[in-house]
Amino acid sequence: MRIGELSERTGTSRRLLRYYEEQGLIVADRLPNGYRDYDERYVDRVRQIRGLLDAGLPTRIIKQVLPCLDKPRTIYFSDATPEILATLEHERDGMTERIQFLTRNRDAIADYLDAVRGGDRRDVPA
Amino acid sequence: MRIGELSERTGTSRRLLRYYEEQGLIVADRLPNGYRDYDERYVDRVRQIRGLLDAGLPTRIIKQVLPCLDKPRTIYFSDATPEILATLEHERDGMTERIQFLTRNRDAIADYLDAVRGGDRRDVPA
DNA sequence: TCGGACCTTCACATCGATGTGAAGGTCAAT
DNA sequence: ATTGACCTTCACATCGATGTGAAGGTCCGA
Repeated sequence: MRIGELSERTGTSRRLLRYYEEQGLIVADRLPNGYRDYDERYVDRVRQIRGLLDAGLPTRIIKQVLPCLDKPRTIYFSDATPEILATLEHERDGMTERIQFLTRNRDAIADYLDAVRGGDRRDVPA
Repeated sequence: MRIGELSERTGTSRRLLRYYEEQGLIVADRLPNGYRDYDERYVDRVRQIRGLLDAGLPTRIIKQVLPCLDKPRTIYFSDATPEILATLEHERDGMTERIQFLTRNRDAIADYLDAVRGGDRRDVPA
């Protein structure tokens, strides 16, 4: 598939796809005419990138981390250097903190909404 | 307290504190000499701002949202317009999504680490 | 053969969150 | 009175993630 299709299927602008490539997050094959050529797996891969980006990881970290998470569900033990592992642990802990933090803030907002009005909750008992 | 102390106590540069003020997130009193003067409550307030910022909310949303969450634990029903409430609901849901998303990614990383080595977990059964 | 819809690279622009530095005022201690 | 540590405003710089547009190649269908 060419860049336009990947763009549509991932909701990511062509510009950004090229940018991710420039940052080393993805590597595209080239058709004889120079066009980028992506296979099916890139759809998931790009979504994962967007996800990690949205999670607050900068591209340079994603670049390190991605090769480890990329393989669909087969885990290759081989290719993680101690540095990568350390980075991953650090990120894991950082993400855990972020999750807790986000949760606290979300709950604060939710509590406020619940207090100020019935607040759309489907799970209120009575 | 003046800006330097607030800066130290919140781990936020003076520059940023002024920036938040410029964005309307905080309003500082002024001492007779023109220096900004903050009271105790600003420590928490700034931390909350950092938190929401870190949670991915842009300052313009925080500005809307903050007055509602600000009051320590007394909730004033009066001052939330329907728009603000809608914004809050939207943010609450967005944050919930982000939490789930982050959690999935964090778990993916954690699983990988657990698989590749014992991975520092204190809670592994055996 | 032409037009339009793709694609390429390159480069400059924007936007929000920050850093940094200049030029200057205030104040407390020496 | 001077020094040093604060503070002020203003403005330009940076950084990562993006948008946008120019200048041009490719390919397909009327």
